[in-house]
Amino acid sequence: MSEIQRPGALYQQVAAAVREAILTGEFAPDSLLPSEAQLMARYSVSRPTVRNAIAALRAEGLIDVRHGKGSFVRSSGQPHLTIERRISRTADDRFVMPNGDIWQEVEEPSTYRTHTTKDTGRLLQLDEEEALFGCDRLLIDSSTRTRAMHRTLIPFEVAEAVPLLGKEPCKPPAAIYWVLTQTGHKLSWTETVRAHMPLPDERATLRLPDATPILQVARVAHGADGRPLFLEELRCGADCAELAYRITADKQPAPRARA
Amino acid sequence: MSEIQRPGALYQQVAAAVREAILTGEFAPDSLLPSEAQLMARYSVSRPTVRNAIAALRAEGLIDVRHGKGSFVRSSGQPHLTIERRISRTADDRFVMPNGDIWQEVEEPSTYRTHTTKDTGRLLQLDEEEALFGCDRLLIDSSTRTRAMHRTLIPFEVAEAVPLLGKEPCKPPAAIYWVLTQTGHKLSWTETVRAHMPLPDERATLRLPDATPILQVARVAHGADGRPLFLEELRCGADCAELAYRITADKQPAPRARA
DNA sequence: TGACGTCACTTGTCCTTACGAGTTAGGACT
DNA sequence: AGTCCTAACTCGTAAGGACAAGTGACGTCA
Repeated sequence: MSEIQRPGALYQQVAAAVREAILTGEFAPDSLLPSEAQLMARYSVSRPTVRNAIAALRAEGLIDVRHGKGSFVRSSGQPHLTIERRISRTADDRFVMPNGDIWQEVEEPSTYRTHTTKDTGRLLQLDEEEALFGCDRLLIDSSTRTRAMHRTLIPFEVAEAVPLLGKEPCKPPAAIYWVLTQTGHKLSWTETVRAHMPLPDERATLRLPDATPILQVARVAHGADGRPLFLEELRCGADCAELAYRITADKQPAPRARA
Repeated sequence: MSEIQRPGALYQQVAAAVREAILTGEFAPDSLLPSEAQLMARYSVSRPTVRNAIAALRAEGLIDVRHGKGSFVRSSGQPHLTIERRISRTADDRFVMPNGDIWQEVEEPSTYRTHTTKDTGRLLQLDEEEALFGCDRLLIDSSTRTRAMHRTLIPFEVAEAVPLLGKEPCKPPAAIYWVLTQTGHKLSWTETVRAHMPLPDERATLRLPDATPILQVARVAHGADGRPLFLEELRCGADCAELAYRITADKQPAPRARA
């Protein structure tokens, strides 16, 4: 570590120096970084500059800062929880996922009525402002304490067409799958995976650290005719969970020539 | 908008006010937010406080700030690009993904030798420090200009066992699949999806805006005996890409009672 | 008319100062 | 010895000032 001066801003130089020290292992994971005062002295800069550099490293998810204690190198271990998404097999999953099934509800599910947004409308192939039943659950994985938000959205139209559903459409997803298959639907589904930064309320309920994206998977169940029947959405912190898809080959077509 | 005072810090109050204005649509997407000076006057706070509030909104991905111009509400549209991951069918994908196949290389692939890390070792079921061939490509989707980083990792052991591979193991993935199936392997694979914040170099090569996570999918191809043969990894910005898995039901087992 | 330069606006960087608030260890008092 | 309190560290918040650097519009000059 020395007074490198290549890149642009001062705080970026400080950030770059500390970042490199972290990535090369000079500062081990979980270890305590120099305090702001020490960094000020080390690089002969003011406190705002140091704090600016530290803010950059926080935004990159490299460090965690604890009030009154100091900055710590984040132990960027792999996610503790692998959520297995079952393919080519339907709903004997107990709750949300097949995953040996560790999810537990930590609160009463909250049910409500809402409308399609641009987002959910696209997935459900509906126009905007179509009426939906909604049901939100807060889940927790009992072994890793990982939290997840689960949401079910059912169009009014579908709920009305399926008597067992209409009265109480906010059953657990497995029950919805069951009702639908019992009423003669042959289901297939599509899963769409996305990631985004959490809003403050999502950060709070999922207990996410700084600079932690949300991994979001939306499962849309389709009937035999291809029409979407309902939407099931799971959101959890990308720091502690990953999704796994197991895919079996059936046929082996010849590839096109070059590639 | 008024001088609300509920939550904790001043800058958080300002951030909360602006955030709410954005989420309720008071500030439309792509519209220009009040300047720092205007916010200072509006809430009677100093410039550092305003900048702190703005920094919070940037970290949430709600706004984009352009030097000399101002802050703009980010148009949080859905991703432009849906990357379809094919299931239960093997490698006639032209390049990386089946997706109609728009990826083009924008640079020469760079090949190198490396070793397993804790991460890749876990996926390839190898110890740490096992020798690997590596090949990195920078891809671009010709219609949406979406960029993606692609990496192939092949254990020395595998490359040596497959003559066609040994000489030049850094072929395009489709070619690797082809070679492996030609030499009698019956492949299946596992895809693991994760998200994380980019490091500065990743941000630069993918041209990512602020507060944009990277969506990362690792595909591990297994032989008939279940042993991992090689690893293919794709990383792209979560702002403009999503992953889609299409899943067809085959049997409909009865669910367990309650759920 | 066209090109250029200036100016007023924006955000970016950097400094100084001050105090509040969480944490921890050690010393003083009981 | 045990308890409590203080002091010294940590980071968090807030204010002030100053100048640099992008941007765009307007006005001047050729």
